[in-house]
Amino acid sequence: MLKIYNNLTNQKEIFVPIEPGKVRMYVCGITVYDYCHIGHSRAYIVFDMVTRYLRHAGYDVTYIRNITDIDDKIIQRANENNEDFHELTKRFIEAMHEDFNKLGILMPDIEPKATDNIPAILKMIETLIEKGFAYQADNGDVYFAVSKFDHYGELSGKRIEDLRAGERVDIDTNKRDPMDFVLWKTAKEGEPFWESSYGKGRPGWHIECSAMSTEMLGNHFDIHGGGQDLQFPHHENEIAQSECCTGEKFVNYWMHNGFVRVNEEKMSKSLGNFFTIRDVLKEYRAEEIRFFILSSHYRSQINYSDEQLDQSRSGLERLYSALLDVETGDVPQGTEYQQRFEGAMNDDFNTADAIAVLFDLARELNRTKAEKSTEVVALASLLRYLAGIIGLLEADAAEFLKSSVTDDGLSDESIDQKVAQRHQAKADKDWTLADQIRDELTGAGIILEDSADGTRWRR
RNA sequence: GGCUGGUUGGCAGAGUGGUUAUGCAGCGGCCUGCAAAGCCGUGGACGGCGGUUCGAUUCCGCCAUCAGCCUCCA
Repeated sequence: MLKIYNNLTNQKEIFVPIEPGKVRMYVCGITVYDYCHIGHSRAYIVFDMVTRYLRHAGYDVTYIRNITDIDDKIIQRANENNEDFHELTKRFIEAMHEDFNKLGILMPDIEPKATDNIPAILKMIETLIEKGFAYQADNGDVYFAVSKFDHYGELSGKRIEDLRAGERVDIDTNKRDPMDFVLWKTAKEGEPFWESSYGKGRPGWHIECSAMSTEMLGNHFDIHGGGQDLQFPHHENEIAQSECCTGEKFVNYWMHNGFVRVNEEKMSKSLGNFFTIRDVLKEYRAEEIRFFILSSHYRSQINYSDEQLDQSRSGLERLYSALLDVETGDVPQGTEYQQRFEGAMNDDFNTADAIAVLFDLARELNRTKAEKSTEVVALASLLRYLAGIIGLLEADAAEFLKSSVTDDGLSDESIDQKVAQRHQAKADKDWTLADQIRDELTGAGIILEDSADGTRWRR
């Protein structure tokens, strides 16, 4: 029985889909004006893991992850580059797909872009105005009137009075209430725009997600996810817009992943303390990043550091080493390992605990390998199968262990050659030469392992 | 100031009202020409103060402390 921590109630709840056997899920995607960083990677690895597990659990999942391809930052960046904003977003969408693909993040079922959904957005704004939840201000912008929605603040646990009393609310004379937020923004000179009955302009950020999710998943769907920083105001605003527009409940389960920190501080664009995925991929294998992200529970905060990635590397090498030289075949059913693994995953997607099961399994596999038991194939198959549920251990073991991200200047062939030389030296009992070759390779980051079947190397 | 969520062994990180997490690192042993990998064994922990309880790291309260949100943000 799957339990999910629901931010609407701040407790774990048994997951019951609206339609039996089906899950409709929407996750807020990237605003594409720059390369994705490790913080972004966490959000999308997490929801990729959620999608994979839901499918494993037998649900027919429709997963939508949008792309915000029009907003102030995009316009600003495009101006700086002196390029059309479409060109800019196209480049970064391609880069994002490239990065995500390496990290084992599967494509969502639908990946809608805001600019492709302007009619749906305008339709929603129109309904909100008709129903009296939104108004056009003197400057042409259309705002949502927060005070008209009784449930405002329910998701984030905030009260409107507290928010109004807050020091950081901008005073904007065009708004009737400082809490109101923009649905349609009038275009300034030279800015991209779409025609509408409110004049030339572009959609606000919040309305995009409301419009695209309800358009594609229906007024009421199962899961809505995103980073913790989106809980307020973005998701709060989505609820307000959607429920006021449709008159129905919007989402049953709200899930938010925790942040990635750097030196105990949130990794973010504005703080400038971010590491892009492609930069990290110069030092670490993609799966090491995925493993690092999944080794903690998705709601906890994690600290990014080389030491962490190094530990993930060691852990992953242990798991792949266990799989080395073992055939895989039929996956044994109903094992205790699988029960434990699924028990962990059913407990609000506890990947940390689930990965511990993988290590237990690897230990038994190693033990069994030494005994040359017939159990070996079954255990290895099970290990791959369980890990595969969360998108891990999908590479060939030998290939993974021999792969390298940094160039050591040695080709696989030249290493094989040196290993062969050393093999001869060993046969001649020339330990000095054998050790000399090994030291040389060690210095280049190549680790040799002798066994009865010969010598194996890895990077 | 309001609201969230944390505080576990050297590091990372699960979990539990009384019993081994797990990984990395350490120590001892086995294996090995020596290593490495692997196996076996092993030390080491639950922020502070109260309360509930036969018993709390686990439940409750207070305090301290950290991070986050309240402005764009995964």
